[in-house]
Amino acid sequence: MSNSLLSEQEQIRRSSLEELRKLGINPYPAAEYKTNVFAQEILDNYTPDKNNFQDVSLAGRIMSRRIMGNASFAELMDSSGRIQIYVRRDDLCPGEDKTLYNTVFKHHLDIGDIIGVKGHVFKTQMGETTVHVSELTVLCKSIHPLPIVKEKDGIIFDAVTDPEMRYRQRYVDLIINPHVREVFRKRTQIYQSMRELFNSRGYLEVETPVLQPIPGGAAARPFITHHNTLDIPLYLRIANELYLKRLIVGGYEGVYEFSKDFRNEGMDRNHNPEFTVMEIYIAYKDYNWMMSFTEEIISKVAMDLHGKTEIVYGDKVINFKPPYKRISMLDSIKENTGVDISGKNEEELRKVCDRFGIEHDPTMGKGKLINAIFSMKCEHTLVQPTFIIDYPTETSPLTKMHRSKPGLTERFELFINCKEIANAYSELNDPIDQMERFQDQLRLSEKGDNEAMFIDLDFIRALEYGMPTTSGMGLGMDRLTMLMTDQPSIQDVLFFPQMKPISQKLKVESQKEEYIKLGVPEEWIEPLKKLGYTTIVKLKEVEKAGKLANDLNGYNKKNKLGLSGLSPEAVDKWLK
RNA sequence: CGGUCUGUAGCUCAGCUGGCAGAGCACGUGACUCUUAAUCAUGGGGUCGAGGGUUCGAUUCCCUCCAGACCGACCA
Repeated sequence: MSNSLLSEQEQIRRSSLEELRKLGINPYPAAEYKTNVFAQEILDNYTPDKNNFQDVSLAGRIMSRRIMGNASFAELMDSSGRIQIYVRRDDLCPGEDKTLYNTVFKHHLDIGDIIGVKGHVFKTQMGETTVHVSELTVLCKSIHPLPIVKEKDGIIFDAVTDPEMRYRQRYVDLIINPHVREVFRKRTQIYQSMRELFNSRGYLEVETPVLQPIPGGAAARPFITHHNTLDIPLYLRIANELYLKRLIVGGYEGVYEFSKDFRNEGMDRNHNPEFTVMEIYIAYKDYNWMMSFTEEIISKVAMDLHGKTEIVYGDKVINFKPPYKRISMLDSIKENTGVDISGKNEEELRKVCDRFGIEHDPTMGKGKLINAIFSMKCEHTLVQPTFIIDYPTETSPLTKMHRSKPGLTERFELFINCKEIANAYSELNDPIDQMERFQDQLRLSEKGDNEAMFIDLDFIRALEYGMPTTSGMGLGMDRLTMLMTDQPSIQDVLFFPQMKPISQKLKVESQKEEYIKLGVPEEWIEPLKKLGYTTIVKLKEVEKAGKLANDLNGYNKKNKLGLSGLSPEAVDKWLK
């Protein structure tokens, strides 16, 4: 294959690769490389007085090089951080043969290559902790040049911030932006912190189906797929609620799952088609208990991550120290609008919407109308953690009726930074009531609400056997991670956020011989390819030989190739 | 889906009223055995997002498309 489509730097790296092989160095060796230390360990613990770290072995990626003739400095980055290494010709090559330094290190290694080094640690005259290298092993040759990011006194130069590169080539983002690696480390730490708490209480981490015949447990549009053997449609789960409750029926005291859910809806900085929710269900509890438990979870996560409950998010300071404000949805609306909507019917609610300029349509029932008023008038005020409690029945079909407030349910949502972070209920365990709620949903669906829930008869049967009083809670892990790591977009807390696929251009090229067969003089093949005619098929598509001849002659002139001019007739012959 | 902005070398970005395509880093060659955004000398590298139009001539002006960012609408 010709290299004409590769950039100059890529071609140089590929030729370095070949040169390494010619020198008997495998650029992609199979053997384990034994290391005994990480960069950060050395930086944290090396003290010249103790004379420690005198026989170290570490491996990582070359991130910069400063060659000064027969001695060089470079920066090696491993999973823990970066450390400077010092490579001196006569230490690396004590004998007559200086190839490893003069040829391999200086000429055939590049920024981005992965190497292993052995040596001892010392401090340079400038005071920088450095590994003095006595042995160097090539572990992986990088043939794609890395973006160059430099840093001096904490100031970053030429940082790559282009989201296109950062999200589509996350591996590059992770290499050159250490703070991005840190965000994802924290993401995992949040999960660990929550697992620790749940496991210490004896709750069981479980896995439930991702492929579901009935997409239940939430109101959302699902992704649909097809199972060939059963010849039935299957849905990617929009929630795992109904399965976890079946497990409570089965006799577990508490179950939880970190669940990848899928919703076929819009994408923006708070929404990705696949996202993670932690759902937890605990028997014999109610939503009041769950509010306290949620406070405990969130404040523990903050403490484990930051050592304090107060964190900075963008230009806001958010305090996760319990207790959080608890206010009913209707009171919150009253507080923000001055209007008491309790007891109002559908028609009256529409008038309230009109009065505040809130859009509504005929498919919206009472619940959705109240929801619309709430999100337009209240959500933006909920910066500090706040429990909004007691939601209308229509939009909460899986929630127990309120023990004392008619028309409402025992449900809360936790809002932080004006966004919903968690959603929880005293779970509806009355099978007959549940069946009626599902039928109400069916009616909504017939009215045109394409988010109304499906009926799951097996779930009803499970409830008929009896589910104890239970409280359940779902917590958006992506949004929680955004908050805890101060990231503005969901794409910044997902390794591989959903992106529009890029149409891949197949880099197939025709061989020289094929061009020669058509009568193309050898010296004109390269110019042809440069002009985009990389295959015979593309060349054959040309209709005007004259234009092609012109283009080629122009290319010849522009690049001062010194080739003799082509006539349209000669070019025409190639095309036939 | 609507509005505003962006796309130029491997990377970060200049490029005026249309007239030979620019810088820094990176890369090649040479010098340099404690440098650190190493330095010095020197050289190469471009389908100016894609396609069409206007023009003697388009990176520049116009149209269409593609991709992205921000702000709205919908949703967790």
